[in-house]
Amino acid sequence: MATRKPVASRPDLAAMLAPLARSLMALETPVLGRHGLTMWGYAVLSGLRGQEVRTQSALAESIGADKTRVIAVLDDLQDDGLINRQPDPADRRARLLSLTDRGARVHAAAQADIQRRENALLARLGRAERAAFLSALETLASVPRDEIVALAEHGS
Amino acid sequence: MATRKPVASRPDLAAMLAPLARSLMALETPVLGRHGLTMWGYAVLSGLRGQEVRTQSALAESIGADKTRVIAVLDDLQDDGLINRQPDPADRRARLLSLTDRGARVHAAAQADIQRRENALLARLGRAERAAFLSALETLASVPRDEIVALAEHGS
DNA sequence: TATTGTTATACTCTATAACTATA
DNA sequence: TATAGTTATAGAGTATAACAATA
Repeated sequence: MATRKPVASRPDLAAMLAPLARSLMALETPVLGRHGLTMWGYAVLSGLRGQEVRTQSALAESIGADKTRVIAVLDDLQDDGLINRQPDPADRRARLLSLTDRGARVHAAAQADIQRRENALLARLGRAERAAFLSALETLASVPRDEIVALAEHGS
Repeated sequence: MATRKPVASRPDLAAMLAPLARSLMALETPVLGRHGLTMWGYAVLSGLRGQEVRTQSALAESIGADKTRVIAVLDDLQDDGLINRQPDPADRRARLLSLTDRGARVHAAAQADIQRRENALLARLGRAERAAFLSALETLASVPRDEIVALAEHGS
């Protein structure tokens, strides 16, 4: 009881991450709009890049969306000719999802545009600091949501 | 045209930050609940820590909230005896806001609880990497939202 | 009976506009 | 007339539940 712990040696992680993420989304929404994409549309294209996905539910989960919410997004992307979406012959309940050539091109152009602007922000960091930040962020972003949420348990 | 740029040398910043921030909020909501706080209630206490704030609008802006949304939050915090909220004698339109002793104690306890769990997540990083990550994040989080959003302009 | 996709509904969060009281 | 705070309303985003088709 004699000593008092220093309060707030650092700001809360969430208090820094959440506004930063919100600002980045506000930045990216109009940029994606110029490529004819919404935020979720772009997320779907990213989730489909390089790999065919067998069900819409799996895609939804992989991008952190609700399965009911991707439906309208997939409708739009299909109307725009950016994705293929066909019933799986082996299980006609499922829909095989993949990028069209045009979808791959649109995604690549949008991503280049996005990352160019993100790089302008990252330029505020020193070269080594930037590399360390990105490496650490990739590590943390790869931690499954469930494991993070589980840290809320009392005893942890 | 002979060479092709490598695609996606790194994941998008926003694509990593947004889910991570969402997971952290999912972690922290029940933790704060045990201290009798909501997320916005905690944000308000954090915004008031160490300093009196002269108007509710200023407080709202400083924590990235709408001025209409903090009202109910302030009502609850006042009912719970965590904040003082009195008309400014010099300008009775304004409300002087500050933490009560109890509010300061509740905030400190909640923050210690939050950061202990955040530290469990950060333990996935090496010691030097963790320090670099936090330092870089503080730098990026201090960039005003307007400057980030302005990166959307065509020519940037 | 279980699963995929879909639709419809309800709920939460957030933003907008209109009102009061002070200045 | 302008500003701080408040209230009420509308809108967007999200989650929940029920349904049809297929297995």
